[in-house]
Amino acid sequence: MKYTEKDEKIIMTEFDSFDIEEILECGQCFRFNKLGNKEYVIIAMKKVLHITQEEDKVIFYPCGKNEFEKIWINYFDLERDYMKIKAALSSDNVVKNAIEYAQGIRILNQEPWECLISFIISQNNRIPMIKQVIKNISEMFGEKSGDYFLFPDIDELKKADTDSLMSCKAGFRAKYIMDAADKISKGQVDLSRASALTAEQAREELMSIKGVGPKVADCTLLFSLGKSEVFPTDVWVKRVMEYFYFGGKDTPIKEIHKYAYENWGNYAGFAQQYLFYYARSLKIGAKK
DNA sequence: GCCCAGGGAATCG
DNA sequence: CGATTCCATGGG
Repeated sequence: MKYTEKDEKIIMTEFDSFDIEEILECGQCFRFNKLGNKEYVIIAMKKVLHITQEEDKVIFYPCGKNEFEKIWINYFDLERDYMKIKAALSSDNVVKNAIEYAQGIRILNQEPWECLISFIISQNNRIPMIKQVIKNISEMFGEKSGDYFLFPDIDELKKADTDSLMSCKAGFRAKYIMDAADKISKGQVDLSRASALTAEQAREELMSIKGVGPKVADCTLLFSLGKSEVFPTDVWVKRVMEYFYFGGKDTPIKEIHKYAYENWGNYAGFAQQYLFYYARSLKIGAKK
């Protein structure tokens, strides 16, 4: 991968495994808008960033070299060797097909606080609604930046009460969001240290927050705390796993986790992303 | 164990 | 078209 700065733009070339559409549409993040074909604006890390992908280059703007190196290289996981991961996972024929279907997926390294709240909101919810609720919360509690509102930090969201969160359409998750803000501001859950813990320890700590079960915890671990061995298992992943690996039989999530970890180890989280995108696009295992 | 919570999208009849 | 289902978690 190479990049150069020109007129407040970063132009990335000679890259592999990067498709902005697949990265953003695979269910790992929610604060982005599609502006055109392979043209997006994303609101993250206290910034508003435009991304346009062409044949053999990706343009990030407004963005200088300093900001790119400080924030976005890590955010887009650009230093990781995805060719190596894909080669390793391709010994499994099912995952191999899933990879061929979406070779440009990357797992973002998101901001843990925003990621946690986003996945609390995601429970029992659909992507368009999740995006709407997060947008409402940002507009009510976050800081304005250009045409957009940034996601509120902990102190800003601490001001939220049940009524205001209900008016953001958070529904029954409002009390969960308040418990997360409360426990984190008191230091009972420490997101800044969570990536240093084992996945198991960090999961347990996250699950001490009301409304954070295994699924929400695993999404936070994988998408913001660098725990690539976890295997977030929503209905789609459960169905695609049962379809391909368990003879279509209803299988406990524990057993699916065990299978994923034994077969894919520290790459289980990557396998999950390829399988999720594959399952949703082809509606594999979907209820008729 | 079972139902409900708030809500709109998706799917059904 | 209206009716039903979906979704992840905790509480009653």
